[in-house]
Amino acid sequence: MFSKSCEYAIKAMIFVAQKSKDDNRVGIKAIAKGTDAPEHFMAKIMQDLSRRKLIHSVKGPNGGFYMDKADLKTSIASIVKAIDGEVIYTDCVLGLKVCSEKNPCPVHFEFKEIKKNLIKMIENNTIADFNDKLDSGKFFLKNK
Amino acid sequence: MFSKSCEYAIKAMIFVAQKSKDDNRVGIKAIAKGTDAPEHFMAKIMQDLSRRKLIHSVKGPNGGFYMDKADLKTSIASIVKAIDGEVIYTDCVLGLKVCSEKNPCPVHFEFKEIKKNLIKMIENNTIADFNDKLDSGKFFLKNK
DNA sequence: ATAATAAAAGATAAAACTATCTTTAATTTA
DNA sequence: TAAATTAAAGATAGTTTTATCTTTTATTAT
Ligand code: FES
Ligand code: FES
Repeated sequence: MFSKSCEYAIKAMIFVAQKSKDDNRVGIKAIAKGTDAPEHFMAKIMQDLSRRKLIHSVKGPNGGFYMDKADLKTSIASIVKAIDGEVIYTDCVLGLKVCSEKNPCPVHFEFKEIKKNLIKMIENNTIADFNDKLDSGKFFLKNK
Repeated sequence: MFSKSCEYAIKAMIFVAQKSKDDNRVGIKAIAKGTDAPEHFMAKIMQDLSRRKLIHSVKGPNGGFYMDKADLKTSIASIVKAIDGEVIYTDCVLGLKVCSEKNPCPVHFEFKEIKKNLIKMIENNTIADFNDKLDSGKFFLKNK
């Protein structure tokens, strides 16, 4: 569904949001551990998210990644777009050069509805929403 | 959504079904051309489908790939399973080791519905269904 | 200033996926 | 039987994705 990088990115955003209450910052090691991701790979992804302003960071002692109030309003869709691009929005399920109603592949209309629901879901759910959920202790970012 | 191999496989199955009416056979070149896929790569995929009995083949002059009545009842889901495996059925969207209701990731229940509809769709649609559609001339397997 | 910390950046490597080319084996026709 | 045809199989190569390691830069505290 999503690339590995994108999976990690979503988990990292949720994790950092969770941990960065009252101006706390989280280091890359803690993020990697808390999301069961390889540290150096996750570091790359965090750089990406940081460059794209989905998350903030400070270097040096007591530095790390954090999110402000505005960042918490980020939708899953924004993360997916930042990491995987617009494929879900634009690409044909069967790989036709362009996906269109005028030149549809055989499965176009069957997938139209499914894609619509998928997009609606990732656009309507923000990091803050998942944050609240995690607080309940009923949801997990890893399960080794 | 699906791997490139899987996209080609689905297109190939629809293409061969279309062309293999009244005991005709289709060569790998025609399949590659008709689905806008690289010939040698498609040959590998056809070997796979053939080994898994989703399609049949005969070598030699007038040989090629074909489908019988039973083959036409193959669902999209069967093709996806043959090429990409059970990922859509079993894997966690965020990459947790196991996807379960007891240890769900934050997006588990949001995606549950979407995955259910996706699976229902690919299980309920057979090659024969798409075959009929293509006959209408309103659907395409390539659009260069 | 200096030392310690932590992210950013760069370089490299391993694995998976996609693609191509060549050889072999089976089948048909003549 | 010989030649032609076509899928099957094997070997190789390119690309992208995933992952790791090293160096640099910014920041803080002493
Ligand atoms: S043309 Fe294939 S999904 Fe739209
Ligand atoms: S646990 Fe993540 S989708 Fe089920």
